[in-house]
Amino acid sequence: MPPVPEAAISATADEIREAALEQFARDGYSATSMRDIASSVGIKAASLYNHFGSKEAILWDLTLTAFEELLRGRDSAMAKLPDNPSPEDRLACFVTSHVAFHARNSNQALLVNSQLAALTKTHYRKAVAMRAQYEATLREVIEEGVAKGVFSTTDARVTTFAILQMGMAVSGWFRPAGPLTVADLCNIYVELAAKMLTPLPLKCKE
Amino acid sequence: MPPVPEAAISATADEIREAALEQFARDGYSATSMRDIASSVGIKAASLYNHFGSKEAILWDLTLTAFEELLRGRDSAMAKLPDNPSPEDRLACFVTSHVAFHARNSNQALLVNSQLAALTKTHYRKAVAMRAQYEATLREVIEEGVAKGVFSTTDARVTTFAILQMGMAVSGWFRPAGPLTVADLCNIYVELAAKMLTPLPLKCKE
DNA sequence: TGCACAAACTAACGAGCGTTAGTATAGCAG
DNA sequence: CTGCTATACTAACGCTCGTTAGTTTGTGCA
Repeated sequence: MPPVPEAAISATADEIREAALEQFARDGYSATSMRDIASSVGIKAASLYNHFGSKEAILWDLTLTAFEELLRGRDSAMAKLPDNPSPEDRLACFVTSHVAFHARNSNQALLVNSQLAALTKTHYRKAVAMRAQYEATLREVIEEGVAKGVFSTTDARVTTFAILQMGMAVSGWFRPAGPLTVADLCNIYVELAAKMLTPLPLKCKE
Repeated sequence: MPPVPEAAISATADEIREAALEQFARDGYSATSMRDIASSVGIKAASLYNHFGSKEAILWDLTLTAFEELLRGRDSAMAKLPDNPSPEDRLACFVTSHVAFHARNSNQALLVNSQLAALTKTHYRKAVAMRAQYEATLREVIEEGVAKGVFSTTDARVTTFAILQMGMAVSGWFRPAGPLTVADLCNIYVELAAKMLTPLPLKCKE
């Protein structure tokens, strides 16, 4: 009996990851069987266990990678900001990285946003903690802007959710072959987010 | 053998609907078994077939009802507007009914927004058509406002998605026992949507 | 009182599930 | 050439799934 690998690294393991990610994102974890995944890779279900210890281990591997890439994208984008960036710049930076991730990695985004409930309790808690840490970044940006008087909002928490969620939804409908580039898309969402936080009064004329 | 009912109307059928709606929304259609639903109601799985022809028939019954209530909510809200309402009023009216539905009927909202893929092809197409009709309402409001010059947007389609989606997300986190009433929540989202569509320039001072 | 019918039950079906055991095979290190 | 390791296979396990058949039970009407 081969030992159960903790984190499989091989060409086959990567094919399994790719096939499982697509099917978990499209059909859901519990509607996808080990036999489905195996046949996408061209092997039998039992052979999956040479690479992953269980079905949930595949989901957790994919979930962890997705969160790492999401957080890394945020970090590398925010690191490029100048010293003492304005809240407006920090907001634009976060929203751009947020929307770009959800546009470019739609399967990872769908996984992270709708399949966490299938994880074991331990893994689920870790995933929720990573998500909370990610969401807190935007909330801090918004609260800093409010404190400095450049943003205005009736409810910072709700506005945070609203901006996060409108970006997440991109993973559900955006297609690279469509009329918009990822850069176009990011600019649209940056503008929408900025307007949501603009201080009143909004109109100058009349 | 009892006849297979097309649309079951009885106290037990309603208990089945309630239990199935909750579990489909929370755990997903394919992670919920007929035995799970039956035991919530206090009967055996086989007895469910006295009320519904199949598992998918339960899902379709719930989906249809949810869409009907969503569309009815929109219609009755829009009907209360005065003659020749302004685009701002129509926007506020739609967003209020949208957010109120997703706050008050979170299970129905979750069902409609994430379990359509489990329907048969025929039912799925009907559901998507109802959703498209619903979404078109907001898009028309936005486009009318843009045409009249009271709204401004870089991309009406994306802005429509953004407003719809930030409201849908309410079903995932809002709890009536929390700090906000449904009316508070609606007002916050109406303000956010209005700001998203406000014509530039946004700032008066400086 | 007896009949009818709705709605519950038990039992079981064939299929598919995640998973394990045991085996075959190919490539590489000694 | 030999043996080890990685990775595939076949076969099967115990279990759960949606669903059906046939039976029992209780209620309300003739």
